[in-house]
Amino acid sequence: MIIHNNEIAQKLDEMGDLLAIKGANKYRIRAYKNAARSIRSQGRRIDEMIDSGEDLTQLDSVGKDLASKIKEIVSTGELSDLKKLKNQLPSTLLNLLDLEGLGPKRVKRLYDVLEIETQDDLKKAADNEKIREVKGFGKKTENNIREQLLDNNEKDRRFRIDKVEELIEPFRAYLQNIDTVSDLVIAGSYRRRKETVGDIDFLVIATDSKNMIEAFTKYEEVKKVISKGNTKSSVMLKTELQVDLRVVEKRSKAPALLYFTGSKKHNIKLRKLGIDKGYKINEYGVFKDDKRIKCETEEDIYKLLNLEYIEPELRENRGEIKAAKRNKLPDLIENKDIKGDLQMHTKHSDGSSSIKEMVEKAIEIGYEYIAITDHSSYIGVTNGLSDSEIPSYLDELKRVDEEYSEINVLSGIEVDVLEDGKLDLTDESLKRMDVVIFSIHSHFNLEEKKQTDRILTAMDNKYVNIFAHPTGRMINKREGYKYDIEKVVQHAASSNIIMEINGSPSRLDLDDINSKMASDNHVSLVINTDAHSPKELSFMKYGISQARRGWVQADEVINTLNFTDVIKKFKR
DNA sequence: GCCGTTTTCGGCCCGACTGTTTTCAGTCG
Repeated sequence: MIIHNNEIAQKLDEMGDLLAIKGANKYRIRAYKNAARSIRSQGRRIDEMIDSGEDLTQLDSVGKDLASKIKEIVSTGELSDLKKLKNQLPSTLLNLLDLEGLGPKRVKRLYDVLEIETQDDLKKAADNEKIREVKGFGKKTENNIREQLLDNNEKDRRFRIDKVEELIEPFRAYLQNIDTVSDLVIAGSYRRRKETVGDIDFLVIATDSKNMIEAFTKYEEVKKVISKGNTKSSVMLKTELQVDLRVVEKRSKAPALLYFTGSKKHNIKLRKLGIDKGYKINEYGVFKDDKRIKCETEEDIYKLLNLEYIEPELRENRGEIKAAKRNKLPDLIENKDIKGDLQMHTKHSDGSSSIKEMVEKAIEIGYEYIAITDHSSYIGVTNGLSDSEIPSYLDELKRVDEEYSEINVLSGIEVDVLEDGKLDLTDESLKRMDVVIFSIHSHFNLEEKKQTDRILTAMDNKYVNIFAHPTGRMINKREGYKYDIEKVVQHAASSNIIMEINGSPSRLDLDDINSKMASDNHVSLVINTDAHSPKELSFMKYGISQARRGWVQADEVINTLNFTDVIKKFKR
């Protein structure tokens, strides 16, 4: 049975939440949550692991019991224990947990005392001032619940990394200007360079935390102060972005940075390691028998735990601690490794600028080469190139390449894959290109097997080189199309197809997990911007971040090669 | 329910803030 990792994880998550409401042992609950998380971060498909007879207990946080439950989900699509729980408790209670301030204990109490099962029930009870009468609740909690239910539409939103950068810069500048601030860092998932962030975590080293907090909450863009203590505060901005502030003294900078960068799971692992060695680690420092151990940098703390330094992008508890113990961490790719950009568009299709304008910007960045890769014509909206237009397109590219001695301009195309896996241009046209990118922009909803075959067919065209934005997902907009990506990755490895990490912040595709999976399968990668204007050539940094999160090293990425070596990669 | 260079039991990270209480449970990160 075809079932995706996310669906398995979802069931385990529900199981954990319902057990929590029921009041089960908290470590049992945590076990379900941990397993769900572990499955979500697998590059491999669990159903295929089962098909090939692999032992699921080799996965992190999955033991004998959960392995058999996962097998049950994969073979039947259901989990009988979850069904049983849902007979005892309405599953709509899970929606109540989404509200801030409502955890399992309170949800259970509302259910027991007021028979509240749904958000509608909750709304009615709040309007009738019934909630304040329940033990453990009061007027404030009731009001908070009512307000949240009123503007529920903005809930659960995560912001794209590029949007957040824009939104947060003025706030950062404002805080930086306060004179008691000696240092300010944005920690959290922002520092880990996740593709989206739920909130911003400011870590500030300041001499006067009270004043600092005061200034923080008085910032003009603040819509609501969520909490305000002596060292910690949270606010909601008018843009609906939540921002947390934590103030610590200078000697706590490294442990605080480590702690607030997360991820939570990574931290928990570190603290456990610490305990094994007799250390207590918290955001204020590292302690042995209540005595502070001097740690000035994050490196110092990792070293104390006998670990290699772990870059923020890797701190997701996906095996980085084990690797650090054995000095087996990857030597992550960096911005400076990139020597060219191999996907961009011009006025010849849906780009905003001329070839020359793109070239000049690329020279300014310092690239050794670029490829211009306008669309083929299948998708009408991109106003792309048909076979008859290819000769003049190539002529212009040639002229521009000769005009600029500072850079090599490769001729390229982003050709559409048709429904049956054939390509939108003739081999005659493709043959004339230095580099051929193929990608999918239509028929997203084919049945999984058909979609897989379609891609494999396209890969077998002997003129194609790069599979662009391979899953087609758009961040916060749509999921990728469904196909057997492992099979495609393996085929790419055996047939010298390069897979793209698309740096456009709306795509970031391959994502971190699939990048790692491709890298583990020894597929060559390329990091491109897919720029549609000169400005968008700056998207490279997002692609690099995503690659770093996927444990990718420079030597796996073809556009770190110099010009003479990179063109060899396009011969098939 | 998971996990183990203290492995088959006995642990399971740690602290801040809020609202409701009157010393703390619940929630959050």
